[in-house]
Amino acid sequence: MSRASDRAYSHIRSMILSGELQPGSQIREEALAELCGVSRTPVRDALRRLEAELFIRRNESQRSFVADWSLDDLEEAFQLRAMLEAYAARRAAKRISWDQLARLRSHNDAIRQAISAAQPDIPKFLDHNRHFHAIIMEASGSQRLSGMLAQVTEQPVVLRTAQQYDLENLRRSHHEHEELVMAFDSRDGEWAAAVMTAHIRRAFHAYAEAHARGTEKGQVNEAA
Amino acid sequence: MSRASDRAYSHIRSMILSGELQPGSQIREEALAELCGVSRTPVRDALRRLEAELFIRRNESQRSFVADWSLDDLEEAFQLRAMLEAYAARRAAKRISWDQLARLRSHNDAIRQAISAAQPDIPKFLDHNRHFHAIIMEASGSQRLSGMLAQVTEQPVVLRTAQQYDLENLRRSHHEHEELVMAFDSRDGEWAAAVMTAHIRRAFHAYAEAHARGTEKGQVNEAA
DNA sequence: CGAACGCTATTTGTATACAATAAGCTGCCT
DNA sequence: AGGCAGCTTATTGTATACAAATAGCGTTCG
Repeated sequence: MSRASDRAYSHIRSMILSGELQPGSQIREEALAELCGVSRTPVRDALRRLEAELFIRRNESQRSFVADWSLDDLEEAFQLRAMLEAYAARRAAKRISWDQLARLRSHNDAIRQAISAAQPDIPKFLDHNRHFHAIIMEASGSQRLSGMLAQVTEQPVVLRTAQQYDLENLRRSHHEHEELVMAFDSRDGEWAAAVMTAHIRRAFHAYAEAHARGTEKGQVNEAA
Repeated sequence: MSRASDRAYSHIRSMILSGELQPGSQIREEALAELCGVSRTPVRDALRRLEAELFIRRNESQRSFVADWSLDDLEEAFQLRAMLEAYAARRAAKRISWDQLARLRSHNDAIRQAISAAQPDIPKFLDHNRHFHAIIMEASGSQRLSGMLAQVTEQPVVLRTAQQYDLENLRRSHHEHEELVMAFDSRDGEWAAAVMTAHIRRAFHAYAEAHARGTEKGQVNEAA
């Protein structure tokens, strides 16, 4: 992570996520190199990665632009994610170890604590949520799946307006996680897959609704 | 395609597929640069792409190796492919245009001709088969899906022993394509998805069987 | 007035030199 | 003999200079 190309990658990525680089705008390698304090070489490297992850698209003459996704695009990403993650859950149910199951329980317990407080601790929730899903990926035992999921999972963050979490949805997440653990515990792949599908699709609708609330007042898509 | 990095990409890729670069072996940027007649810069570019496509993996200290997939790995690739391509078929059924439908019919007709001759024309079959599936991807209207599918579709080629095609399986492919066209024609996404799943899974078993026949005589995985 | 041509400036692609890092070896010490 | 230290070499990472491509613009010609 200390390599210049890694620093460039993180820097550019965070500039995209924060809106500092606006969706649709052209990005030039040299400008980024200056911003990141490195030469063009590692910047090009970082751009290639970000392009593979669909944060950046290039036109026919190789010029780079920040991707801008419509809500429809993001629904499609969620749908793919639901499918892939359900598949991962189905595989995981057959392969998960007692240790992994214990870790799932522990992270979901931390989630419960994070949302039980008077003021829910969102960063803590997100962190343990990420670990929870990572363990399922790990238990599914497929690198390929992990790679693909990474592509569709982080994408929705690009519409920043939806970073609003209501307690109701956080609680539902926690309960769905509990049901996932039960499904894994009984080694029921179909059950796990079904709960996971519902989990992701509910998350999409929560996201879309929050996004609609965010946009109706016109406070949308402007640089941070 | 005339850029040096593209030439390097194609060259390295074909060396991997032909077995000239053996699975598991380390590959050095400079050596490849000489082989391709370009400098290291475009080679590194090509390696990054091939790494994203899982033809190459890198160890913790950034050294590159030709990936070697087990039959289990490839079954998993086929399974992912079945899932993604079924999803594409389901979407395509709702969106496909009359023109695209006509092109599907025409390609499948060419496939029929290719396998009706006394000696089946395998390259012709493969070419029209590729177009047939490409049209379905196009009709599904999802770039993301296309990208992911590309990753899992070309992977099985790495085990070269299975490049044997028996007439029986070619005929089945043709008939399954016919049924797909019918499902699209009646805009029945579930039908299309089911036929596609069966289509890909049958292809996997044909592949695995051919591979078993290829390996039982010990003629396996040696450079071409 | 519009279209097409060619120039210029901008941007990306490639080569090469050098820096940093990791691997492998040699020889010493225990 | 075994293992560790330090050196040596192999390999990848980064910077920079230059080459190629292309987009934008102004001019000219129909």
